[in-house]
Amino acid sequence: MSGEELATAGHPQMVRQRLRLWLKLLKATKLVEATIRERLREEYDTTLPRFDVLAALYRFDEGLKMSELSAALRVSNGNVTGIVERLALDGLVLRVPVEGDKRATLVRLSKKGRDRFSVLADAHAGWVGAILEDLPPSDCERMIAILDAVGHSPKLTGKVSKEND
Amino acid sequence: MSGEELATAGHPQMVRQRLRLWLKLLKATKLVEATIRERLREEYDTTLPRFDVLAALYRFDEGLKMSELSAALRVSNGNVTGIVERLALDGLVLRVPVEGDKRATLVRLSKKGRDRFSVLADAHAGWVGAILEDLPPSDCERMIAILDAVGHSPKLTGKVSKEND
DNA sequence: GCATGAAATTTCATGCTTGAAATTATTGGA
DNA sequence: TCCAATAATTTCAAGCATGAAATTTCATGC
Repeated sequence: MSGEELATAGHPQMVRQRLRLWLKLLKATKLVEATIRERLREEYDTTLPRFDVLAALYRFDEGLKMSELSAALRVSNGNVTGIVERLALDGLVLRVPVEGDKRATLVRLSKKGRDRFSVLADAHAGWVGAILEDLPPSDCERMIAILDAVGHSPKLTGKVSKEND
Repeated sequence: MSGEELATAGHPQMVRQRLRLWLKLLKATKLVEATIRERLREEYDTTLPRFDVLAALYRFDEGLKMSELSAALRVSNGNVTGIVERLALDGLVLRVPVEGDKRATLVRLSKKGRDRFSVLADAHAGWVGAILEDLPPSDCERMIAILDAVGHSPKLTGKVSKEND
């Protein structure tokens, strides 16, 4: 397996084009992300990681275990610990013990958290809709299809990629 | 200007599609980025921010001032201070005083830094080429064009976006 | 000359992120 | 039973990232 990426070195202009695409992809994504982070901060005094946690929990009324949450967000366990800690201080999430397993904790949205998230989610959707306003639906669709293919590439960090998106 | 993003709320399915695209874009980008970070760490014991700084400096033999560097990378001044500090400890960059302005510092690659970066850049290009291996050149080209349009959207954080990419 | 405002940079507090180590609890054999 | 492996989580140190405040230097008008 080692050195396998050099196999494509025989097509230098293709590699160059893909590199160009990657750099543009990264740049565009970071630009949009920075915009969203800034608005979350300025208009709602919150952050993207907190929003992500709320979004994940919003889909599960019963709540999620810490490990399920970190798996859903694809971040480390330790990371989620801190974010949930801060959300709990704000009263947006609740940590309830799991019946019959003293190790685990279930995290779920409080009423306040649910209300808060629905406001944030609306704003977020509006921002994204506006940022991508000039993108023709056909381009949008095309890009979604291409990205699906990229996401399912087997070259990414061993196996990966369930069918959920 | 306020509430302008709600103007598109009249096309809910378009907003939904754009939101879908954004989530996929973010997911795919993060996946590729995570792969690159992991390999930089495991195979070269370095990080993406360090790589980015080296890459920026590589294009300027004369070096860049700290402020030029942070502008080029679109990150804060304070951020660059720390990264350059660590690169200097590794002997990869040099900080030289600017003739006639005791406030400013010029940062440039050392010989070691230049050699190091050319190795890293090759590996990086190989990884990206391999990850996007299955992407047909036509899709690649199409996507580059679409992303250019997105990047030039006026809705992104006030003005923005020089012609460089 | 000299004060005052602007410019270049660093420092700082806060938060996010990781991977590794530590902690506590559960489980399944010997 | 009990003990070793596993599982769920937290803690920790390091680094990255930000925006705000502080520092030093420069430039300009008076």
